[in-house]
Amino acid sequence: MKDDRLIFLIFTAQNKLRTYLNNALVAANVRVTFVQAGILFLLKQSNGRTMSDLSQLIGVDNSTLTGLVDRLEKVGFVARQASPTDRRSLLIQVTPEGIAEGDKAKMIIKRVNEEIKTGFPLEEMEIFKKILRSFFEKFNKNGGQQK
Amino acid sequence: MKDDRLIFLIFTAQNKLRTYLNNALVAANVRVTFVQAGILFLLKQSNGRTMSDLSQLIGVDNSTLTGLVDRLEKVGFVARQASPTDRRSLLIQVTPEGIAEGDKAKMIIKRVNEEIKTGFPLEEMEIFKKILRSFFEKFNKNGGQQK
DNA sequence: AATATAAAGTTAGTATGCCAAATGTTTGCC
DNA sequence: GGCAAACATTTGGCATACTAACTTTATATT
Repeated sequence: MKDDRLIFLIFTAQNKLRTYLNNALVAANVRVTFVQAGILFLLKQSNGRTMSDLSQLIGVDNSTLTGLVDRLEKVGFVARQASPTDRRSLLIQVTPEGIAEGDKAKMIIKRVNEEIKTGFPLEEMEIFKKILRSFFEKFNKNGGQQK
Repeated sequence: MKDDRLIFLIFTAQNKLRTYLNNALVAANVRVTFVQAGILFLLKQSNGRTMSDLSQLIGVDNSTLTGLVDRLEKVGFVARQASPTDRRSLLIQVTPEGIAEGDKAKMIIKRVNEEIKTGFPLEEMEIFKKILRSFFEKFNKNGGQQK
């Protein structure tokens, strides 16, 4: 238990998880990745969100979201629509196919989510989540030092 | 505490950490990223490892390592050397500059590693690590289902 | 020895991600 | 009203990552 390479552990664990999950999605004939599925969920919940809303909600840079939406749009799961109230904004609409694909993805994602928890008591998972959540305050932008 | 989106939490927490860390490295004028630094550490510890050894040790695919070593080689921190015993293999040599840069990186990485732990008792961090380590068995290749 | 199989690396293709810079639009301020 | 600042989105450049396919070399099998 002496190994102190926490960052390395987090990185490699996440790599394993991501690969496993995306392979599971492919194996289930789901045509979206985990991150793309997140966008579909958000739009199912409330259609017509802006690019900025979406990027904040899934926690990626705006420029990253551009590519994600590009790929979803190319396969017909979402569409960009001009906002009637703000000509800078785009409202992203999910299509029926997009909702269906998101539902398919959700089943796999739920299963993997459960797999993470198996073998650990609730209290331990709460600690796990608490520590991860602390990253949002600790590591919010800015490379360390002061503000 | 009802939020069950564990995967999402892991992904976004890791994103924050990675961005923060790499920004911290840039701010300290370190010319390698966190992942690249890992390679330099391994070579300082034991110079002349093969590509395959390195990719296993840092936990990435061989093809990913090719690019990592390309970039390190381009700036002169490592060099590829033909293996005298196996003509398929390359022995990666770290240069003095590479070792120096790795040392610079290590300071920053250590600091961020400590930042992760601040605010949590040892037992909680052990639980955190234990759960992350479980990913290596649970999510080792293969998209779910059986073997 | 001849062939089949396995292993080491690379390449090409795709998907996240970030940052910095650019464009167009909206808002705030005087 | 006019101009500066802020905002929304995209583009381009870079760094990880993976899979699949390919080349070269080594090992195993018959």
